[in-house]
Amino acid sequence: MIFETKKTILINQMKKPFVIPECQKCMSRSLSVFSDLDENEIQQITTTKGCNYYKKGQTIFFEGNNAHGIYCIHKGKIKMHKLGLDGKEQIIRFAKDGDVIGYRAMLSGEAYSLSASVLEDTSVCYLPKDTLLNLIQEDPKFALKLMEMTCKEMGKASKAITNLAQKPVRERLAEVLLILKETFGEREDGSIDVTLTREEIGSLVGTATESCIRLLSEFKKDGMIELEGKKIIIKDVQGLIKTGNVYE
Amino acid sequence: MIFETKKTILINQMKKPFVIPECQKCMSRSLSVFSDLDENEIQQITTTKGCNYYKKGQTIFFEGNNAHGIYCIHKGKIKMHKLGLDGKEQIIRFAKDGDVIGYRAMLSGEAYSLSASVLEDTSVCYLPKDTLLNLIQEDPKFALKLMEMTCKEMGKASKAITNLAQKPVRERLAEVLLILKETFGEREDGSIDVTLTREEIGSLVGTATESCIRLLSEFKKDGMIELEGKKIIIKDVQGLIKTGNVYE
DNA sequence: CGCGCGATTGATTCGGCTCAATAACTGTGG
DNA sequence: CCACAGTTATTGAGCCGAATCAATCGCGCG
Repeated sequence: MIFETKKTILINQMKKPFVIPECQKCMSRSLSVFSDLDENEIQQITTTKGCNYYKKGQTIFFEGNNAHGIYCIHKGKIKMHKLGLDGKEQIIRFAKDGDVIGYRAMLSGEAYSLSASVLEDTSVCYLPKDTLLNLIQEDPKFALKLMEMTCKEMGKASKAITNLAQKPVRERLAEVLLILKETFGEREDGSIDVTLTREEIGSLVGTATESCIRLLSEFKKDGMIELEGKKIIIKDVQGLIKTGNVYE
Repeated sequence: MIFETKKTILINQMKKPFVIPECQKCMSRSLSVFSDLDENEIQQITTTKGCNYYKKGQTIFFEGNNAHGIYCIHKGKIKMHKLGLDGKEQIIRFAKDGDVIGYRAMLSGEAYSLSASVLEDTSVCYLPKDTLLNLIQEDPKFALKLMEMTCKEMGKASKAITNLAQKPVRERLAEVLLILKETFGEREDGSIDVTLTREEIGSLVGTATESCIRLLSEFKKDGMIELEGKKIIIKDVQGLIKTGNVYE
């Protein structure tokens, strides 16, 4: 009864109906590392998981805290970021529908190395450590899938390190725009389907906000992109590939 | 008999006695992800593994090739690196006694994202894919340990990205020196127990060779390090921590 | 409608890269 | 064991990409 009350308050706060997603029917799951689980395992998750709804700007977990489970994004967009010196934010990567976050800390036994903040209202399921460990122990296929995911991330990280160390800002920005499009897709009007401040784009690229702004205008002048407020429309993929020196 | 012959040739080429290391007695194993395997599992490895001896400068595997197994360093030092544009080398990390390399590609199903080259003569065991997958499937503890290792690497990668994006070269170099000491330890004379060219140090730091050289002389002038050819002796850890802005 | 943050643009500075010239060192073959 | 060739290290000069600082503008929101 008390729980029921809390739930209602929660819903009122959000001014939105919030229905706890069911794993069985969850479309996001089919995209995720959980896609191959059997009925039984899904049931295990369903009965132990928690759910939450975060509004834009809220943080799901903070760098430095201890992990006791993992999060599966039901619907939404998240930035994974880290504090550099002077408290400057460094964005490392993003997560969206079907992605799992927080597993690195859980599996390494370390504290979170990144914070996870919500870019737009997002619903997230929470899976406690025990359930996850159990799945890994019982289902080697799942374990392998988890490893596959982690190892792919590692590959991207090596690439990012090389780019940061060797590519000039202009090239990195061009590549970041392509990656954003690849990651989030496009809206109907052709704009990249994510809303970021110039500061956030700068952080992603690893450059000052002003430099980022200047280069974006240049790209616009060169006809490679269009800008409408925070909307970015990519007009010339080939041009960006070229200025970004992207070969793969 | 044929095998015996090959082995002899191998030994002659190397002008050194090369005894295939036995996992059972391998000291490196106790440091490695294989430390908790049981007798039976060790036997499985022993009967399926191959071994090899690489001389300084040789490459164990190349970025872009397909992986069919993993490598366990018996004794030696290895740099994991990647080609940036213009063929410029980017060193991502190192591996030494007891470390396992090549698992990322194998577990992700992707090609090697890095090359592995030998910094000093190194003996390496090779474990075929099937054996590894078998271990993972049969021994969840091992799977977890493998994940733990991978996830710790991920944490380091995020840190590296943040440093590259935000710290100036001077700070990064100071930190790299501390990391080298941490990773390889010191020789009797107090020098860091690894031999790198200035170019390699520059690559690690993400800077031009000349900048690296200049800063090293500055550090020397400031009494934080001593230089003797390729030997680097750290005299003032606190000083390096400070100039490197290292807090952990 | 006004406040305040985010975006933009300009001016200036400077860290770090490139290019160039030596010097020191390493390994190799005679 | 020595001389030579090819690296690797060092140092200097000059340039340029990108950061910082400063000022203004625009807009989303209360």
